[in-house]
Amino acid sequence: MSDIRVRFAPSPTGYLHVGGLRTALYNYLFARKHGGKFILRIEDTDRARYVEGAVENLLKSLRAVNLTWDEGPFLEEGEGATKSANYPGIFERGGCGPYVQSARLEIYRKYVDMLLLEKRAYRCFCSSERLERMRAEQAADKKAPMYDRHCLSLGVEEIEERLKRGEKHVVRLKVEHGKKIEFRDLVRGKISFSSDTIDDQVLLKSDGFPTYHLANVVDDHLMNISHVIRGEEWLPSTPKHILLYEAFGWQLPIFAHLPLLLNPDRTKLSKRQGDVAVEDYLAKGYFEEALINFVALLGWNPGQGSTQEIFSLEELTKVFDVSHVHKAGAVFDLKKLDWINAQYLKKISPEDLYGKVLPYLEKKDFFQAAPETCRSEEYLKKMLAVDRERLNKLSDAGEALRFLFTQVDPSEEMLSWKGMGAKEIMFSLRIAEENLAQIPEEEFTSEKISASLMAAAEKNFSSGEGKVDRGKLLWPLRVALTGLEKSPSPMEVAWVLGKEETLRRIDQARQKLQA
RNA sequence: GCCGCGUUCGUCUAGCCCGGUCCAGGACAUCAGGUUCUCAUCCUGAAGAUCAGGGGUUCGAAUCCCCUACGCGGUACCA
Repeated sequence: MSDIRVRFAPSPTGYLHVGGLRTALYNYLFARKHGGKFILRIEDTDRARYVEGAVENLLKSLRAVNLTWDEGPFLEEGEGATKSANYPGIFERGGCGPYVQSARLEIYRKYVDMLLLEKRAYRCFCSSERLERMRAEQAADKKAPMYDRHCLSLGVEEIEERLKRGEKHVVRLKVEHGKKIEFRDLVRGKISFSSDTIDDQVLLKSDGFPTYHLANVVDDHLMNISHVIRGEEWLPSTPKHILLYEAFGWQLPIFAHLPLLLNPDRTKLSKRQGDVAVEDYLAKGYFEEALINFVALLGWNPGQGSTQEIFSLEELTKVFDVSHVHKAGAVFDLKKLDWINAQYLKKISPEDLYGKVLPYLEKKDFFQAAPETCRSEEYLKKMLAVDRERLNKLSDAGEALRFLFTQVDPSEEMLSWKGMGAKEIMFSLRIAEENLAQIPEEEFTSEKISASLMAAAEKNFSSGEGKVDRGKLLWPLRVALTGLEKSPSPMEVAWVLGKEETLRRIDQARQKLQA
């Protein structure tokens, strides 16, 4: 194998799909692992499906997840860049451009002419109505829909005549029947098709644009692509592509068809059943590393008994091997993504976490309405120290800890631990208050608070035989501070709130009980 | 319909190429117990797959061969 060159070739129909992300990732890993090049190409040959801004969006998403490419369209100018022909604000770099198919129309035309000249392809003037009728008849006869080669027998004069009149037409590949097409797929092994089942594929559409099949083969050849790593939905088209390579007399690339990403009902992953856009996941506060990590494990595993679940991009690059890619589709299970994301959440530094979480917090009502002191960096970092192990994703930040930003007003019933009456609760809160009040403000840490409360519990709530009912002290205190039945420990909460606010909340609860 | 690909715990998977060490291992999820009250985290444990079904080959099959079923993908002047 000479130079390894792979490519990710999305269509600009909106956003980067998570399935596309995985295809891009595997291509990227393959290239990096083998010291090859990763090329990005935009397949915008379907003008009807083009979405404004989609190219830019695609590049942004790829960049957001740190999959860097060596050649193709880029968002910034950089060295040796040229302006992309059809997309303002997009630049291209690399020796095999343009990397946008809509800018390569003359190239495809040239190669189609070659095929026409060698009679490996022919012009077809059939109307879509006729084709439809033909297919309906074939369906009625329970035959596979196939072009009947009506235009293959057209005479040279007639073709000239109709061309002169400017009649709309397409160019079709003349598929030689009776052949067996075999190839080795890196994921699936030996695969074979009979050429009898392959239709005379349209190569050039009547609007002058190439179809995927033509553009793909021509570009992969011209861009010296060594390995075509793409989704399984392309498997049935591969023999058509091979026929094209043969018609041109070009060397075949090596193919690897990746299994599909699935909905929980095992159909092809679709928008209907949840988010499929990479940008949506990032917007929800999943780390790009976590998304990559998750998606890498869908359909691939390092094997060899490895039980590692968390991989950085660098680690993936080291251990990735296409031969370990699975053959069957994989269900996209959000639960596991949540778990992986939580692992990353645990590892991130408090500084970074604060920086990442702030934009999400600032959008929340309870945060906006909170007093100035509750929005200080110091306060929020304390809050996050407590919150981080409760989070699955960044957008969850603060949700379970709203009481840190708002006032609380717990009822007597809530304050009661195991049937404690108002008097007992009052007593418990007074003990807590007295003990906490003795801790100097600058020593008001979880550890100090904890030590103080433990000692107080032992002194006041021992119930014979050295047993201590800590709940009698901790439960009322915690509820007084949080207003919740489920929350972090009172020690942590008190630390975040600070001495002053902690004592205030205890006092407030006591006053309410008194009334 | 036709063509192709696939099928190991609910989910992601290891093992399969090079049959025995697999009465099938790990992770997520679930459930139970433990840790300074509740929650979360963490730790421990449990449950969970007759390896889609059937037939072969073999002393022996998740692993090799054949058939069937089911699922998915493709069957466009979409990619």
